[in-house]
Amino acid sequence: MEAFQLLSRGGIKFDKKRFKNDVELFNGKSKSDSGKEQPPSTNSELPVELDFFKYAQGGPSKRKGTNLEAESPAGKKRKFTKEDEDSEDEEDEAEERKPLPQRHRVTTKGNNVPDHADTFEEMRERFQLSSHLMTNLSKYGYHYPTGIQSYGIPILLSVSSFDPRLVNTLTNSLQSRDLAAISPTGTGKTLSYLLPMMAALGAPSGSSQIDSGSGVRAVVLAPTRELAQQIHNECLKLAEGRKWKIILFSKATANTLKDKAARDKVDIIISTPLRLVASLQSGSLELNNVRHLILDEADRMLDSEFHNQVQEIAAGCSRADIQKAVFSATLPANAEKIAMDMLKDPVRVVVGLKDTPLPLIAQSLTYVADDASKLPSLLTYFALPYSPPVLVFTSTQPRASSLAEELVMNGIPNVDCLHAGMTKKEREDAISRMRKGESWVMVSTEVMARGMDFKGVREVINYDFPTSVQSYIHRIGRTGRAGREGKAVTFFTDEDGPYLKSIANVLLQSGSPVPEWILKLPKPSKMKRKQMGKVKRAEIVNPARQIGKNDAIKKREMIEGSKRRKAKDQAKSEQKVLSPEAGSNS
DNA sequence: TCGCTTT
Repeated sequence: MEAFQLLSRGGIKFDKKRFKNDVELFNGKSKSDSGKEQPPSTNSELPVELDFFKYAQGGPSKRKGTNLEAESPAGKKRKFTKEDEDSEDEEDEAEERKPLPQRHRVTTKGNNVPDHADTFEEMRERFQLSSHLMTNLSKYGYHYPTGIQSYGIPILLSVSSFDPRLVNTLTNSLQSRDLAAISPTGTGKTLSYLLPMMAALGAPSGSSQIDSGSGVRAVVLAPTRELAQQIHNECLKLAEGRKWKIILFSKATANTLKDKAARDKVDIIISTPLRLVASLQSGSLELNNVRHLILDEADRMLDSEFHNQVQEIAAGCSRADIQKAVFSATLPANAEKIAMDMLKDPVRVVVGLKDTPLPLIAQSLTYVADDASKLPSLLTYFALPYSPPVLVFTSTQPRASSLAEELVMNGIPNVDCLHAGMTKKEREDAISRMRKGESWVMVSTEVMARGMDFKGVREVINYDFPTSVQSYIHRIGRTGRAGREGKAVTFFTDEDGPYLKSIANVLLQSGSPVPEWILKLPKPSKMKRKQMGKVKRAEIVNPARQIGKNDAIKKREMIEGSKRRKAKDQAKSEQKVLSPEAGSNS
């Protein structure tokens, strides 16, 4: 009952309120953008995310009470061009007009980097964007480009002319620029590749205005079904009003393309890699007409499990003038090397500091001793006021299922679960409830960590400690999107010692406080980490409550119970994790 | 590291 009262503040009303907040933030930012001097209070409250609007030439014209005056576009451009060229080590006059101490700098690297564009209108003029695309942009609220959009879209719509070998004489066109784009979570990367892709394709296949060749013309790859579906939805928005054929690739849609004539009408395929590889190998899909290949969540797509599949797809794209682009919020050095080797004469764009989350996500670390203490801690958390929907991450599928069950049994309302062990339909239903705001607590695995954009998510809880800095950044990046504020809580136990310091450094870098003692922790030796990795976590079961469970749960509990005991024994045999003798090699 | 994702 109490929980219900707490939660009744959330739900449907919530979205409206949030949206209003967003509009206010948006206006606030626009004012500060065009004004020369800002009251400090306004500045400090401005989410850095909105700082992207520095690229906009004016304020939002439709919104009342907004200051429309702006600096001359030329003046702005000069300053930022200068910053582009000398990005790594200098701050000059551009710094002076920065309203925030920590702003998102954009750094670019590459040959003949195309100029960025401050507005969508400027992009329209430079690249003849169709009025159809412009209409859909404004219809869906894309009024001002974010940093990655300002830079990425012009790059993807530009041609490489410095190297004559890249000129494709057959198609009488120049090679479009390849791009590696790194921009924080929730900063509009999807539009950064979809818009230029559709602009470059020009019109749906078969249209008399263009030479569409025969076969699919663009492919977007994403690591999960859910993300592919979300990208598909975005793409449909941009396509609205014309007869684009945009396919979210699945077994079912693949079957509808058995006939080559049907395939020839396809403009864009959005898919997970393995699904596409399956069709390639069965000969029911050709990629020889693909002109644009996009890897979203590129570092994930290039890690060991996906790499071969992606390479096979890339190899199947046989057009010499294919444009490739990779996007991610994180790109560790090894993944970047692989990415750069795939790309031809690439431009590299980095927005903000690489591998640093948005400062508008308030992050904290919560010590919870051991695994058994986690559930009580989480229940305590939910006994206090919170802002649904909350996203809770666990390390394994069984833990996600069992934690969700425990929360339900403990009376937490509207708990949902999502992991890749569930059926396609179960997953789709869970996403649908989440989108409708019916889920207040969503327990999930790493499958939800990347790319998913639930605008209402204000709180993320890492119930199980993330096993990499990248995982941490992506998980907490489910909140704090598009300029909203967010909160991220990370539970850690003694077992998590080996990774604690690296995550703590991420908090520190992005402006969240960290207890001094954590920062003083020595960096554990490799051997120690190896040992820690062997500790298996059991399913989450509350031994105090045994009544009212169905047989399936009981059965699984018996199985998992023995696993749990084993894990416990093993854990006992481990040395104390945080002991200083672990040795420092930092 | 591992488990996570992909049919």
